[in-house]
Amino acid sequence: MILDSETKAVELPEDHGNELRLWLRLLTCTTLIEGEVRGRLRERFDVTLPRFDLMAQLDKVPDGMTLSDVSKRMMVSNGNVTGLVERLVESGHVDRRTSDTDRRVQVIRLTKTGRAEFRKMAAEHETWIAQIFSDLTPKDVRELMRLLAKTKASARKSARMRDL
Amino acid sequence: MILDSETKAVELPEDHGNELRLWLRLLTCTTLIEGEVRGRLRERFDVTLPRFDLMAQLDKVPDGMTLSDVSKRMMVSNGNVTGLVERLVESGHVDRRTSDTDRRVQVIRLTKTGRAEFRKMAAEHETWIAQIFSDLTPKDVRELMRLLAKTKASARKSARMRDL
DNA sequence: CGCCAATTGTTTAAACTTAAAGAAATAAGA
DNA sequence: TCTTATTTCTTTAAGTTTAAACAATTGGCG
Repeated sequence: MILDSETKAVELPEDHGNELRLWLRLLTCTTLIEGEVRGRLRERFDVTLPRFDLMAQLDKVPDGMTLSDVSKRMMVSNGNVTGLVERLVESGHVDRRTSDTDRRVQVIRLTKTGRAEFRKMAAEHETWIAQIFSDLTPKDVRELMRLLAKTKASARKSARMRDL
Repeated sequence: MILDSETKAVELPEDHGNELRLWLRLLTCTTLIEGEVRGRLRERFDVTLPRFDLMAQLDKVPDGMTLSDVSKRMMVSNGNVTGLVERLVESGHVDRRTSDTDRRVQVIRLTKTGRAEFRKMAAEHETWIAQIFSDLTPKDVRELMRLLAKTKASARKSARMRDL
């Protein structure tokens, strides 16, 4: 504890420049890659990134998910998902029905054509990502995975503490 | 080169699952931190993240920047910056004038109050970031910086190759 | 000079995104 | 049971974002 000349507690401004620079670099990487993927999805398949992301969530489950599940997994607001799903239903990629056991719940699934189209997009998408990271060695990839896991845990803890 | 039974060239589908998982984890980290920062900026200062980011760019230069410079640095579209600047001029945080030497160019700067407000926000912002990364050791931070620099370079190279 | 290309910024339409308020249904507890 | 809280989803208003088309200006080059 540090006390000033009139005996009040004082916070010394610490230097957190390294963490700030790390955050900016992380943001730069993500923005860069996101832009690249967005552009390729549009050029090759005329699809937007949010639509692709939502379909990716649905592709992982055969029996569909609720809108809340999608919202939590994508870390976006509920209202956002409502709009995205509306457009994907409109375009025939997604099927939506009310749950039999809980009439609040909407269950959404990929349609047959939606799933087929997504699989084609996903296959190419994976090669783009591989190319984007192609200068990293397998060891780099493992190390990044480990450090980002630690980062994720630290950020979540920080978010939980703020919620109190 | 791999040939199939009828002597045509065939691409073997390689496994790029690790790179894909790395990308998703990177995206998760960024989304998580971005949401945390966005919420705090709104609660504490009633300011949006894009406005804060733009002011952060301007704070680094005393004599102002052109809209194109801001656009490149923030990695967002020109039209996006036009709108953001319009609102920041409206709220009195940013000053805008046409360049003396090139009438196409708009030079924008922080106003006195804009700079003062930003400095206050930035000081707290830095402590939030430090808290978010607080479970990382200094070595972790250095390693992440290094690996993300490599990632950034790899992604940029990939983007350049696509532009050809 | 005069044309042509490139740069700079704005406008437009559509989509995305959030936060907040609200509606409907379910769950929980007195 | 009845009331209250919670969950789920939608709606709304405002703001952000992009891609594309456009206007204005500058620079290069014959």
